[in-house]
Amino acid sequence: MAVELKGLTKRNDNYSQWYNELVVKADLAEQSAVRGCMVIKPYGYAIWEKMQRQLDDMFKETGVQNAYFPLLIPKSFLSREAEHVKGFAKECAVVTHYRLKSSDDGQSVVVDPEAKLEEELIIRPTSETIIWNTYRNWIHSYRDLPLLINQWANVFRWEMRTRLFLRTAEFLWQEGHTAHATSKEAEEEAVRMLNIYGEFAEKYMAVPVIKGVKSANERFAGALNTYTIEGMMQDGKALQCGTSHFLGQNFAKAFDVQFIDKENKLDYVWATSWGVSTRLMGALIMTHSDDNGLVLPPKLAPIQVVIVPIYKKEEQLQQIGEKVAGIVSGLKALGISVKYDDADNKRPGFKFADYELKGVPVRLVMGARDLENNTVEVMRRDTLEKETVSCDGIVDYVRNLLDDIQNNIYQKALDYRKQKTIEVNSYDEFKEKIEEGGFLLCHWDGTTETELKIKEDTKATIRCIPIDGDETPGVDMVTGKPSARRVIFARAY
RNA sequence: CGGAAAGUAGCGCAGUUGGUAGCGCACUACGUUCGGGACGUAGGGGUCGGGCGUUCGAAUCGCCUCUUUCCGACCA
Repeated sequence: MAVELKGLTKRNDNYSQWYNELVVKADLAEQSAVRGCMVIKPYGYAIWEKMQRQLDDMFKETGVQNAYFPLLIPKSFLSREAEHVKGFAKECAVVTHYRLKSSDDGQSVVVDPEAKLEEELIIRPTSETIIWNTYRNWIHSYRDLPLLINQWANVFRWEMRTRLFLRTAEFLWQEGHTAHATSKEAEEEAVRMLNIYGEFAEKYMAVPVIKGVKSANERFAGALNTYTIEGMMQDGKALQCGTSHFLGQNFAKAFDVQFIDKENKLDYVWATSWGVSTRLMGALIMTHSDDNGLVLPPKLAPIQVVIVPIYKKEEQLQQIGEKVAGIVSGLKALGISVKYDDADNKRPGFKFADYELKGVPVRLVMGARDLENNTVEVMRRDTLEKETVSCDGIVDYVRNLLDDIQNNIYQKALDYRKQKTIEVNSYDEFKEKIEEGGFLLCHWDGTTETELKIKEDTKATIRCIPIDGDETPGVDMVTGKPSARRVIFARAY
């Protein structure tokens, strides 16, 4: 399968080159004038909106509420939590002045040196600090807990290396920040959100993911425990699709957030944070796309069905339009988004290719011979198979087809992952197999030292310690020391 | 911040004994087409990243500079 990717490369066999080109052509996004940032175009944003809406509904079912916190964070906030500052300090954009003025020659504007801020502000790379600074005022008693807040926002990290969707300097995400009375409750919350992410990825994005725990080395800055969902892209590389962190009392202590418990004793609250970003769109693209462009899961496709008329004369178009109107209203009644593309400045062949590039799951074509026979040609994007179907019952047919496509692309991705997931027992075998991509299930002695050595030698990292994995003990493939269970190694984006 | 490459039309590129800038796509107009990315004709669009130098003459040669991309370290 990974070999097939070579067929996808239009200009050379660098996957990301192909991927960037495709993304641009499919009208999802482009690079902006600002280094490392992206412009998300309307079609791409429509996908993100569908993801947002679905996730938001899932969050709210667990009692989470949305709120919004400031973009700018006083520099001093970041240094309150030692590990956190270490993780983010190197990639913060800093606001130092609050005013510009005309230059002396009047030709441009310059920073007004008079307008220097007393304390610099940083553009949020994540909002733990400013949110926990606020929570201090919101939480006094166990009755105020749990506090379950989510924010949809942009964040900014001055990344050394950026890649469209996967690692842009600015990205959109949601970040949940919860506060709890007990450690156990907080840990459960982190797992609950992990499960929501897993369900979203598999049921809506049709991206199979492995739920697990990060090793200490890969843990979020300031967390005691980081949970992750890991997906496998078509080139065999791993992509972290979402994370959920158990933060312990670290942030509560850093921002002095205490509460009175039922026994009237003062204690620090327990915290979680969790997030997914526009990187999910990268995962969506890289999991399903093929040579012809995007393949979108019906549940997230902005246009689920496109109808293309084929005609020679105006009156023919009119006849087709009348016939199609019934199908359109039938599909819309089922909540299916339909586009009837009767634009006459593009030929049918162009439209076919264009909607395939955009990943529209189902295409209906109606022409003169269909009018005569009361039929319509149906094409499914995932397999590119065409079929001529009677117009009677076409609405139900399409509805079932959409479900079928949703299941099929998930199954296809799952089969691929199974095929590329192997158990490896020796380090020599590991070095050989890692070149082929995929997930390698290996025994590991649990030390950061061993993990770093493997990373140094092979560029592979521990993606996660799977929650539902094989619990059979063994010995570490590098050091020969005892290992409690197999973990997943892979090269990652 | 190390190592490599590239900056020429909106995009992708060509352009060597140095001679005054071109191709494909896209765009505009008209016409013919329309069951898998149509074609014809006519058009519009570039101070060749910037600066300095060599020369009668520089996209082309030299020096400086800026920017971007790719490979490392960092990362959702």
